[in-house]
Amino acid sequence: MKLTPRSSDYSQWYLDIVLQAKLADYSDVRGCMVIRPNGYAIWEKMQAALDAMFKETGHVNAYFPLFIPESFMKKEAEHIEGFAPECAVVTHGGGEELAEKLYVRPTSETIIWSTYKKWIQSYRDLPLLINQWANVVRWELRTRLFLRTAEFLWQEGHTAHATEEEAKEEVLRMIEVYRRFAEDFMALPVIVGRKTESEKFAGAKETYCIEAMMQDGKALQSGTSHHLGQNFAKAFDCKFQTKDGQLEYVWATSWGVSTRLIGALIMAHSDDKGLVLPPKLATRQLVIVPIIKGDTKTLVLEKASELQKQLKANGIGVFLDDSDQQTPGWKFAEYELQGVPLRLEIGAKDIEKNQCVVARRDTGEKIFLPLDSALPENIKNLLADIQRNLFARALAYRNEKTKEVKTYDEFKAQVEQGFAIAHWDGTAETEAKIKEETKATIRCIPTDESFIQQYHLQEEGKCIYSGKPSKMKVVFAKAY
RNA sequence: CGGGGUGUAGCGCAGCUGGUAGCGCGCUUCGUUCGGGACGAAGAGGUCGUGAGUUCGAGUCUCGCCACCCCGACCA
Repeated sequence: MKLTPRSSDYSQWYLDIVLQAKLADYSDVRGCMVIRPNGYAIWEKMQAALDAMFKETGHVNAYFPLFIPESFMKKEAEHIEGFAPECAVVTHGGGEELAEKLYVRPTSETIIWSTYKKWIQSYRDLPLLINQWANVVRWELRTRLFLRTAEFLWQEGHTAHATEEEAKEEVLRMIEVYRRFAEDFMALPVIVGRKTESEKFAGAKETYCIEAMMQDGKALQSGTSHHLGQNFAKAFDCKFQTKDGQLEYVWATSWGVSTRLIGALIMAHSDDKGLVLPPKLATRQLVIVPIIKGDTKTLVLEKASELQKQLKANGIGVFLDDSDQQTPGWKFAEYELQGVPLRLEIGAKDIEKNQCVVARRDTGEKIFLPLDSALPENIKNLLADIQRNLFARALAYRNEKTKEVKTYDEFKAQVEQGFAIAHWDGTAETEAKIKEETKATIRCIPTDESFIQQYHLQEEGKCIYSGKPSKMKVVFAKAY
């Protein structure tokens, strides 16, 4: 019943929260999880916020098939090489062996580009800006609830453009959308940057990402945006006619975030009492716990339900737990475990003094608030403050755990506890060696101006490993 | 795929040198409680993962199989 303390076993602590807060459960299928209502509610909030941001930036939703013919998968060489080992493949249908195997999509570039070929003839058909909310399957060897499961939910944007510049703009626009979402909604500071050659998406020309730090100092790749160049257009022979009559291959991007973000949320903010949810992603932002003593039941419950109406009318996600099956103490612990940002206690004593007790999930602080018309505003301010505080806290933690290192010994020590900022000679060999020796990888080559300034990334220096000249520092860390 | 571990009530576990299964939590009913995981009383719930074998007798011993979890390598 008790959570494993975060400090004694971080992994177990994470799993305990997922299971005990009823976010997800193991299923009877290896590597696949059941997302429970508490977890799915978070996903729905994420979807709503992201979907609105996608629409604002001109995208529309569509849906493509779950199954992809094997021949499609094989059309882009790097792509099939990257994904084939982790694909589930359907060999039979309707009791018959299929003439062509069907891959359960690990990602949809191929099925989408085979379709785009039909839809795109002229520059007038461009850009094509489509997003899909879907499930995908990757037969991972080792799975962890939310962070890596054989089947997961995500969104994948697939866009087609007339010029490389336009595609590039789209890639940057969408990674910026992800950054904003992570910071504004998840209260999660992220580093925006570019992946190295060896870390980029199979089939991409360039991959941009947002990298977040978890409370054990490890990195979690939280979103990616790929510049696919003309790779998929060439693989699927997707050309368009330009204004001056030339035939050219279409430029492509794809970008995605997944239910992994829920894992990021848990690992970034939670504590030994359980989940801590940022108010913007909490369906239940405030829980009212009535305190009933002696014959005050009717009085207190009436007041509680009145408060519920008042707060609800002001757009606050309120939930009244008026069940008499559990004691207040039990309810306090339970809603803290579930991450509800605010708890409002109301008893006969409070009603007498025309006040209530409000407890913050992030700090544990208890505040007395008058029961008047200003209550909804006061609650909203508290919610906004929690949202801000979670971000500030996570950012302070990241700053504390991010250090520039000058020697390889310092480097090795630093990646055991956080992010290491270090010079790199730009070669894949060095990257591979470092990974082999320390398990740390280059999380990204930051592109975020403020981050570059903060750590003076653009100074020249010598590679931490090879000692060869380096033009820029990059971010190294162990990653999930 | 390597290493480790676990399968006994819904969950967490105990069950010794073999003798036909128990504890805590949860669940049901009733009552008393309620400002930090309440208390009492009475109940319900188990082909001991699976298949062989040894034995008069197997949760327990032997061998096989299966499943899942954790740690690594691969990956979002």
